[in-house]
Amino acid sequence: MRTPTKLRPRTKPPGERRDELMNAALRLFLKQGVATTTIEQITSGAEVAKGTFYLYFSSKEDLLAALGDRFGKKLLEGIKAAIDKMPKNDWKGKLSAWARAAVTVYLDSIREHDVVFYGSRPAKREGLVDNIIVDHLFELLEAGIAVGAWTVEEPRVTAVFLFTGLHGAVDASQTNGKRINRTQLADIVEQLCLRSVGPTID
Amino acid sequence: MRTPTKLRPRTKPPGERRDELMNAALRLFLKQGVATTTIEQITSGAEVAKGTFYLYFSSKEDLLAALGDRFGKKLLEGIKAAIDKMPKNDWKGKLSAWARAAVTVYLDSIREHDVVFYGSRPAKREGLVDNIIVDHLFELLEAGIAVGAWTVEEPRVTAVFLFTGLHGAVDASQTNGKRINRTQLADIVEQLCLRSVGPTID
Amino acid sequence: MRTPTKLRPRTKPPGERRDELMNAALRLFLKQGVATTTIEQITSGAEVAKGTFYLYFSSKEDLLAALGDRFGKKLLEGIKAAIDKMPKNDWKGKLSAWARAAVTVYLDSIREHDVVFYGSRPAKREGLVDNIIVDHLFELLEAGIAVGAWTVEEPRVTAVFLFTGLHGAVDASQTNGKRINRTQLADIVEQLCLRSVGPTID
Amino acid sequence: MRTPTKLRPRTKPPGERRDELMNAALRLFLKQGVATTTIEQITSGAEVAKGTFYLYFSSKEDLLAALGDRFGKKLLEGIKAAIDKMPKNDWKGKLSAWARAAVTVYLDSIREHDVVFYGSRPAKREGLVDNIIVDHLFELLEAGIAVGAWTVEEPRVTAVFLFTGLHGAVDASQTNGKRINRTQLADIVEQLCLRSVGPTID
DNA sequence: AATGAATGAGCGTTCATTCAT
DNA sequence: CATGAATGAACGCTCATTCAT
Repeated sequence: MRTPTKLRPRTKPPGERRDELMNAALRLFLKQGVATTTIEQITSGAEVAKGTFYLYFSSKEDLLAALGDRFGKKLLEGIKAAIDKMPKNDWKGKLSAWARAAVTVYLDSIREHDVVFYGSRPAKREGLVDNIIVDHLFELLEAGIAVGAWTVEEPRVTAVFLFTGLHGAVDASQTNGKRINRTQLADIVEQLCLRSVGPTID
Repeated sequence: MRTPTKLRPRTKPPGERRDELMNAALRLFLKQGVATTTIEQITSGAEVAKGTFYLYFSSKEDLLAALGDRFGKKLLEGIKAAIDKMPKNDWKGKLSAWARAAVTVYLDSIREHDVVFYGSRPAKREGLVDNIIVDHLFELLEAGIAVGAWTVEEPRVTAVFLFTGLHGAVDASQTNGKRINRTQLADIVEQLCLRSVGPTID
Repeated sequence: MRTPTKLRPRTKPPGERRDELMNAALRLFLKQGVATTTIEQITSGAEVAKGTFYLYFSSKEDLLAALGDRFGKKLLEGIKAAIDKMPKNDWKGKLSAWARAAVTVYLDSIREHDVVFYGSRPAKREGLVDNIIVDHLFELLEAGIAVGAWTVEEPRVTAVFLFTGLHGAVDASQTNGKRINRTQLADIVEQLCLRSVGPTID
Repeated sequence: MRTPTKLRPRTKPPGERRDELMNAALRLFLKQGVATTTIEQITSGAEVAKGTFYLYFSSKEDLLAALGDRFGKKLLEGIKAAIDKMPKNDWKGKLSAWARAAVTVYLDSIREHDVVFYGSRPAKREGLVDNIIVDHLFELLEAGIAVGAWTVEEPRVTAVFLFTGLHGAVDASQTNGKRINRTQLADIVEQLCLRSVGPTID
């Protein structure tokens, strides 16, 4: 009931096609965000027909999950490799290695992470809801530094770190087994914040 | 020729209408996520006609921004109030107060935060891409605890805290003025992680 | 997020719009069949936008049902009117009136009936599966006429009548309360066929 | 480089393949209707690849026609066999035999007939447009019975029979050579209806 | 003869946005 | 101010059909 127009070698190793679709999708997601990227743009990017997409993925959601899988595995490998280089008993070194590797690995892929994870359109983040809270903590940290209450070398980064750490901990407490109650959670977060600013002078 | 169907005082103080729309929207966003909530559902929820929405907001995005504003201000007030109760020179106390207040305040509004911030549909979060990274760090922390390398009371929460803190710091470094380079960032994050696990035994 | 192109008075009495859509749909269904008529063609025919369709009908199926309703009512009125003209006690006359009215009424709307009922594309019917059966019965009737076994003035029409009548009776027996068994059904149909050919000579 | 997945004798006598496809198709058509059955489902059902379908049929329509042919021939055989058992000169017996055989034969295959003929999805028929007309005729017949105007043993079946017979006759008059005009058609149908209710009392 | 990956036109449906009333 | 009928671009998805292997 339809008539063809193009003729061109078509069949490819299936894994390859799938990968090409994922790559094209990621490229577009990073550029325009997930929601605003259409299936048609993805297939155009991979130079296949629209219908071909559905040969490899059942929906955009499905593709996103596949992207997430691939991404997670890649990250973990990077971090593990760094830790494995440390001597078996150097625990401080291991934690340092974890931190440095994680920073490195995420610096290269934070946008990919966010797209895969939150589906966030790019050029968000600024003007965040959170900024006023972070700013406020930043001011607190700076004030403390000024009077020698603690030693924090990069109060801006620290403020962000503490805020997002806290946010993550609170978030996780809601989703997980919920064993942790408000007070316990506050205690731990409090301790982490205090430790993070180094030795304090009361 | 046409007969009116509703009879009811229609004009309302504009601020009130706006608020009703925002409340209705938030309610729906929390229940079903942002993307799947239509303007019509919002106006139905606020008991006004579809067109009325555009009298108060220029788009869904605009509404989301307003929601974010309102939310941020509410949060900040809560945190500030807690800090202001502390003696002027008790810096440790101030930081503690910040941490505890922030935890409290977010526990009550984390879903609202996420909806306004990420537009996330509810009941996501589990099965996250990040989980495998957090799990890995958790195992590292536990191993260190087992051999007495450090003192961490709640390794699960701590792992989440450190991971999300790190993630936030990396993220911010991309968006901001970018003054911070890879090494500096790694240095600070490393230090924050080490401090967070308390005194370490080398 | 979109930009308008046309401006033109838009609002109409709702019943009218609905009717216009139904008329446009019927026109197209008759011309091209139900399956091959798209919603877009229908809305074009009614000179409204595609989306408007869904303001009045929830789907093509829904429209078809509405068309069926309207059609059924119209038919029944026509037949009832004809019968009501007959004297109260003239039963033969009433049955005659029914037959003639039904023929008349259907002659004007058989295509509409079929479209609404079967969704049939036009230019079917010929080359029907049934034809060989009808042909066979026709030959039987003619043969009987030739030897004076019965009196059938229009054997072709009669063959069609008996065949479709039989077919309908069998069909209904499957759907209905199923009280009628094979033998009973065969008995009645047999009798109807015999009566239909007039007095027979054994 | 590619490895075969199935190993199984592939080539089959062409007629057999064709039949298997037809059987698989019919099975699916009866279960789900024609329109909702895809070529892929048919080929899966026949355990061949999608492309193989087009080796035996040029389209779905073509397959449907083949199905119709096969069906018609099977039916006709059944009816002919019944008639041939009657004595050569027993015309009434022949017509009786036709009626009974046709009923029998259709009872076993009405669904197949409809699928092949109308492509109808199963479990339609109820709630038909026609029902109100049939109901109306049924009431007329019952009323006549009550006053002794005629003798009809099964008014429900008779109503259906007369209605569908009439419908078929009208339908055929539109498709055929059209030699028959409105009045002639009405005359014949009228006569058939009157004959069908047996001797009437004026 | 048989395969099945690839095609792509086409469809039904949604919904943010407009504007005549 | 408020309404809600109307708009129409856009989207996800289907599936009959083709053709290189």
